[in-house]
Amino acid sequence: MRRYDPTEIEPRWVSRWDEEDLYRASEDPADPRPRFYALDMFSYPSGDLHLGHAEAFSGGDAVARFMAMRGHNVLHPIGWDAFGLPAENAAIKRGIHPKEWTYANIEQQASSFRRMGMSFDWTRRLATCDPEYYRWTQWLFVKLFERGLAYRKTAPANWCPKDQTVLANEQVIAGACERCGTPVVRKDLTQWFFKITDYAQRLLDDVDELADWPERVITMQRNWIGRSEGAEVTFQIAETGDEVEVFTTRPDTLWGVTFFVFAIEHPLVMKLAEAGGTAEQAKALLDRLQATPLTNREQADSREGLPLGVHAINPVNGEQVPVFVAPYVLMEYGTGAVMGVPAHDQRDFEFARANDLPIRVVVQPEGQERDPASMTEAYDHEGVMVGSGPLDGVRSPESISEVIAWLQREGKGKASVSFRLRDWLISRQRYWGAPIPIIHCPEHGEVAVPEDQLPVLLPDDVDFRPGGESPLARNEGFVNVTCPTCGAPARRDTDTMDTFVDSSWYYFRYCSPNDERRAFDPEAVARWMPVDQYVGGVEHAILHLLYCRFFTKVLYDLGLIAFTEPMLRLMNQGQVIFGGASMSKSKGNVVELMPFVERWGSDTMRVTILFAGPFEDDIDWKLIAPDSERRPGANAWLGRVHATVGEAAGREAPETNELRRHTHGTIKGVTRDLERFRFNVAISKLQVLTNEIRSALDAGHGAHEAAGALVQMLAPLAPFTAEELWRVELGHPESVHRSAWPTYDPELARDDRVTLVLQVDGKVRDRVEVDPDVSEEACRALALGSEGVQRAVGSRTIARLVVRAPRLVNVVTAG
RNA sequence: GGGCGAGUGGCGGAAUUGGCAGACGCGCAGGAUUCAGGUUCCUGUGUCCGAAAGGACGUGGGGGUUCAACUCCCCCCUCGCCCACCA
Repeated sequence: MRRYDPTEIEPRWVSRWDEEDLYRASEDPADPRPRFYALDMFSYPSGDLHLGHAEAFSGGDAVARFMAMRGHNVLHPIGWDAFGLPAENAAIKRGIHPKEWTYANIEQQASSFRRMGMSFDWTRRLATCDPEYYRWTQWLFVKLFERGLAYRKTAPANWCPKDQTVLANEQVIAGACERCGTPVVRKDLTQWFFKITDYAQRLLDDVDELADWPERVITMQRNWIGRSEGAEVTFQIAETGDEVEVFTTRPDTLWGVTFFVFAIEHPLVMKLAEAGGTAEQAKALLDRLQATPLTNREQADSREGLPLGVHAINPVNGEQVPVFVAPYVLMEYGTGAVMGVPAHDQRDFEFARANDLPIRVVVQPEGQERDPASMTEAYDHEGVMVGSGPLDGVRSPESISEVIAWLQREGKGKASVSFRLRDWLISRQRYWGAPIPIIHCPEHGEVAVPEDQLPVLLPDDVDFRPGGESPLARNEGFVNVTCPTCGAPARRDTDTMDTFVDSSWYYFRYCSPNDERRAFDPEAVARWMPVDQYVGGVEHAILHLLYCRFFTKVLYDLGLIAFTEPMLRLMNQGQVIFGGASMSKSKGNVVELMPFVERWGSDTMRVTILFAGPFEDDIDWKLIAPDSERRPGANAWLGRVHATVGEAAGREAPETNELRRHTHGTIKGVTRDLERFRFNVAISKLQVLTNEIRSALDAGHGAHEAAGALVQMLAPLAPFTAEELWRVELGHPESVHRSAWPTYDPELARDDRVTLVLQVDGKVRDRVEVDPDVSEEACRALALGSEGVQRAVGSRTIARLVVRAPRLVNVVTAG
């Protein structure tokens, strides 16, 4: 029996598992096993794996292995989300091609994953920057385009005038370009969008099907979609006759309207300013505000506004109120215009105070009276209608439907629903992404690249440094093409797609990763999907998962799949932080993964991380492993398991009933724990079992069954150590990872003695060992006969006895 | 400002969902092994009183329900995350 030496054991099994092709998912239709799709969020190849990967993938791998041992045909694939800005920026910084940098990182991560012993089916490996992959990303774009779900429109973007490039919001630091410090301006650009808003209601409704998703993710998705019910009300501009709609959730407050406001981007603003004789001031305001970067809008004087000199007619009472343009109204939400009800909306209240506008209370809290002169904030709760003509005296919630009915009868409005969700801007003026497969023809406009001409290859010989437009626009050979419809000279679209597009469908591709004829084989997808278990970071709780759900519904509408939700169960691992802060290179607190693995072993890393706390919680590495030189506790435990199992293997003596009971109880508990991702608790139970086996051996007993079960239960959590013990020490010819998960005998798993707790007035005064089937009567007798109970009761009289056989008796005294 | 979640020893965390609070591990202390450090093994380890037996207190704070509360209800404090001018 050798000393536990993971650096010798682990690499040996990496190559052995390769030879035995242990983790290949079976495509054999005759395979009787139920299938299980265990998906881990794929990796972004920016450098080698770090501790965050270790946590996510240790959990995902444990589930995949556990389900395989429980008799499932498991699909556990891996790939890389390989397009995007970090690769481009790193490449620019190092002067190498993004492709080179990306594939080098992929190779490094792949090799680290193998060293970690992840149970991936490597035959399905993919990267989104492979032409064989993005060909189908482009195909999907064309499908959306054909259905009218991909369209172009002009939208404002952050623009750096010096670098001549569009910046993501994260690249704008305090209103300036993060690279050169130049103040950023707003610039309107024609961009591609996916019409995800068409699916807003379905995305919201189907959230109810996601029973096994974390509650907080469901909440975030709901809030992000942001459905509001209310009414659309038509106002007329007195001076010009223009009809303008507003959206409001409070049509009951229509009688409280004292002004009207347009967003600065609203198309009517300049026309109305001219009509009102304020064109000059309006233009000055618009120019100034539009030069302000989007992220600075919040910092602008939020209650600034300009009266346009025209008036809006309130449809319910014919009153004319002044019309303003103000930055606090957003063009992107509702209709880009709002009615101002200062008494009952806080933002309107502040605007009215800042601009000396009247405040009119039309909802009074019951039994109170708000006076506009003395109000310090808007009253936005329920109440009784006042000053509202026919609605006076009605409670405000009930009055809403009455107002809507009235508006509808009069043709001045209707019930309406508004969503917070916006269409998805997917075009990027960047090099390292999937080219948008569209050709712009002077005659035929936007023409999709025909399917047999996909992929539109990303050319290698491009000056990919940013500068004004998409780098692809500088490549004449790429840009100049002929129109697929008429053959006339035309120009390729030079934008690339947001990487979130690439990652919205990769789990479909895993089902038939080498299909050269289609994005995925519908039969393979029908067999494997939906995904049974998805594991990944909570930072993707909104965008990525929403996009995945959107794509799935589009594919359903295309008739390609028969389900509408892609992921049945979702689990978010916590972050690994250091000293209370997230790890980052700039803080210099990054802990590398592979040096730890090389020194202590992958199994030690896995157990350390999984044992540190609940899977969903953050782990502070500084608290878990404060001294990198000291032997980690997980390593010491695995060493004890190694020694203990080795000793048990050579012991012929019979096992005690006590140990057998303990073994079966542990199987029961650990099985439940692994089903619920409670790895930390599972490991603690295995540690207790290890200690029990140790004691049994020390007492001269055998421990064959216990040792075997321990090794099997260890397999999902510490796959190398378990394999070494199973095959080498316990002498099994087949891998532990192909063995059947141990089952427990319910009779044995039940304790044959339980502790009856004896309390007096709720305080523990004695304990007795009893049979689990002990009668209530016997418990009562034991309690009354107990010396500890008698001492505690003393001279007081006993009022009652609460008996919960076989757990507890509470003796309640009088007084 | 809105929404969600969490506060348990020196530390990470358990607690069959209302029934022995602190499992398991880290750390620390003492002992054994070792030339020594590390490793390994044994013992102890919530706080306070006590030599011990035993007792009192104890799950952020305050109140409540209950025979019994970390767990359920109300108020407050602190921290974390998400969304933040969404009409």
